[in-house]
Amino acid sequence: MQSSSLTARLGQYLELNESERRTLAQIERGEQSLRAGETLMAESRKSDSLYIVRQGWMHSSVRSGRDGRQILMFHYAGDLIGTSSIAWAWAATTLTAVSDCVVTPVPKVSLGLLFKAQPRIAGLLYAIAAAENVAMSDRLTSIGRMEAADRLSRLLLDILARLRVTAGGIIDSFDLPLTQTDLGDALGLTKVHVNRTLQALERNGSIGRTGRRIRIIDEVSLIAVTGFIDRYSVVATDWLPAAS
Amino acid sequence: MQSSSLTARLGQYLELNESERRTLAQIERGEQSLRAGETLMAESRKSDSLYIVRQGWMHSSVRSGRDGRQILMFHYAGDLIGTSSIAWAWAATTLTAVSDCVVTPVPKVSLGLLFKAQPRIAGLLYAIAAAENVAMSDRLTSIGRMEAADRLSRLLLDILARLRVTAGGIIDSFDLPLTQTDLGDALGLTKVHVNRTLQALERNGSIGRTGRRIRIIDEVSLIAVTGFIDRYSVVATDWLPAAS
DNA sequence: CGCCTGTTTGAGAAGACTCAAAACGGGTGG
DNA sequence: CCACCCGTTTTGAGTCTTCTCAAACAGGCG
Repeated sequence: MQSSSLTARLGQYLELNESERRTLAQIERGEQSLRAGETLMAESRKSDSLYIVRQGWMHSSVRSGRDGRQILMFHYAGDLIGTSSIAWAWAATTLTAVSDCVVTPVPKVSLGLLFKAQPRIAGLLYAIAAAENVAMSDRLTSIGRMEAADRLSRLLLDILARLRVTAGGIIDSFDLPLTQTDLGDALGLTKVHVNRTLQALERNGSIGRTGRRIRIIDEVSLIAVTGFIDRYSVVATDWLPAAS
Repeated sequence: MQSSSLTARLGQYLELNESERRTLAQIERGEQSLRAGETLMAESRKSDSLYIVRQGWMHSSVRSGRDGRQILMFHYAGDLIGTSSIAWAWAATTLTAVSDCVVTPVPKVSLGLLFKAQPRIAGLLYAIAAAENVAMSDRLTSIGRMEAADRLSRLLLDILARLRVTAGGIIDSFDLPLTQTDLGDALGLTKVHVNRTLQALERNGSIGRTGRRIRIIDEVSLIAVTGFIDRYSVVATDWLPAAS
């Protein structure tokens, strides 16, 4: 992680030229460490920075009512996060570290300069934002239209797909640093029901559990049943303007 | 609607200069009419255009399973839609006209050129996309964490807020061109339950119904109860680069 | 006038929730 | 090394919201 992790991420989709790399390197300077559970940005607090995740695993959430919480999205190394605060002077979501993390702050103004200096990257960021948007629609659809077992399977498949991008290989199991309460908050379920649903998935042989380690046993059928689509591995870049 | 409706929309947030207006005018040429119910773009079909809504009311949706459908978002005059197809060569959502509509196609490549020529507008589009994303998180939160009556009230408040932007004044009632099935598909409920919930809201004096016309009677308390926040009226523009 | 779509009503079933308590596990201090 | 503690997972029992299935009703249109 010596070099820019945003560069690495964008480089997956596009061959970056020297000028683009230089601009990105300028932006991604300085870093900040977070322990698991710490919050980086709080809903409705003033905010003039975004962040790039360099290491670790985070999530964004909002609270609902006095007690409730909805987890909106999980973020991994290379993600540009806090974008919910772009459109306003305050943050619309809370950013929390799931595991220990390292992030780089990016002042909104720097983003503005990036848009001016590197239109091709601006377009790519726009495309990635669109892809994340679609990933969130997927979540919306599963919460709105699927029962608990399918919602949960889909989320596990989503996490697996996203970890594979970073892991760089085909893995079929991973450590899940989330509590069942977290899972419930992401899926619109209570922790009790998450627990029973996990057991059901285990009983019917879809997944295996050992401690916090999850193994996806029957990935093919889970994908078929839940209609999961990986939104991260490919992003279209053909429409982007030429690099400057 | 002689002039560009995207220009009008963006102009709400930003004072556009001559060069920006000219670029936008170039993009927004040609138009296409749709009758209520017609689909403009179909999920998983190839797509190389976005669209600007000039008149009417549309929605984007995805199907889930054999029968189900989730409505993700409603779109009104001035919105740039079909952005779910930016990140891939095919569309991720279906666009359907709710009422009779007029739209202008915008080839993705034109968007690329726009990003290059007018970085300030590119930034603004990015900010608007972020705002829409947050609006969708709001929906996600209500479906995941609220009961039927609150979900429905929140959606009605959302529609009201959005129509006010176009109506330009304070209105408290509107014609709802959606069937109860549509409402259910947007809220993750069945049409039967939508019906009973509407009646409940009417009975307790929150809303009034006459035909397809909805009147929001007790807006203040509905906002308080549901925690609704208007995400459309303000968008931060201070971080944008200078216009070119 | 009949037809089709959308709304309304009824009754029973199912999924998910609440409340409450017990079991587990990893970490800390005695 | 053991006892204790706290957060998390698991189990149980009863309740509530929402769904399903089915049929009746209403309204606009050819």
